[in-house]
Amino acid sequence: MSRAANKWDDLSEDWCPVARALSVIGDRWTMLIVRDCFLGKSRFEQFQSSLGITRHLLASRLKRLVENGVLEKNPYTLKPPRYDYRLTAKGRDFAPALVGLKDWGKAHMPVRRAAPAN
Amino acid sequence: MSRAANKWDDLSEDWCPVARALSVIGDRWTMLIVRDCFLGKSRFEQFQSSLGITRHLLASRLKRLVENGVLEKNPYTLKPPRYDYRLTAKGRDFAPALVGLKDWGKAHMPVRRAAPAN
DNA sequence: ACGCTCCGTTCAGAAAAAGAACTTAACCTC
DNA sequence: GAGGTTAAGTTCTTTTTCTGAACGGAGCGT
Repeated sequence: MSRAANKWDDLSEDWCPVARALSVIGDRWTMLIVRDCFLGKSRFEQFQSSLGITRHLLASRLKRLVENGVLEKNPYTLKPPRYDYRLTAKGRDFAPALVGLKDWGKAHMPVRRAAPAN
Repeated sequence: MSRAANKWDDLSEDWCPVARALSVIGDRWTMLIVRDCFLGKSRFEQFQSSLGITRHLLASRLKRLVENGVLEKNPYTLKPPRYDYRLTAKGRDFAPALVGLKDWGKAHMPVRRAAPAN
């Protein structure tokens, strides 16, 4: 209202904490990456094959999550320099939000299974 | 994994309830529309001026929320046919997830106010 | 030496979003 | 009863983002 006509990028300064949260984790794949982290995944290939996201987009999402302090990138081998991505304290604090989402999905988004085609 | 290489659209049938939830409310503006509903907004123009979203996108998001049973569209005048959008029970059940997001935003996404330029 | 795995990057083309004007339909004021 | 206003969209063109698929490089196993 003060300055309406936000675009997405201005959300990080919005008065509303929900909007600020979404400015970091509110785009298409990001929450699912974070979910995968909670499920124990930590490497590029794991996220990629689990989500089917394009490698390009995955790289940029991971970068953003690291920049925003949700994940941290650690070397797990040095010889071929390889990194894994792990939740920071900030990232782990996201658990309640994810649980809220999970509960809602469970209650209201049943898996409509395709009719068995036999 | 069973059939990796989802795109976004296959998410509604994912085994994971978080993914199924996100298939409905997981894109850029949708959660903010729902938040606005919780804040008492209900009309097209109210959402539009609050979010600065384009009218085209708002119309299609509202349509999807109605189709998915999160909002319902009711006429509030008939003479010029005008509708408002209100949360259904399913939509109201989304509150805990939104609270989770709010708490996280509040704790971890401070408003970095631009330095006063004097 | 040769292929394999992991973690990306690059590039062309497709899809989605932004921005702004236009539509419809009734009301409000003169 | 002409002209303006409000509400809820639609239509259009341009810009941005995402996809798909291939390429790179750095070590590792054999």
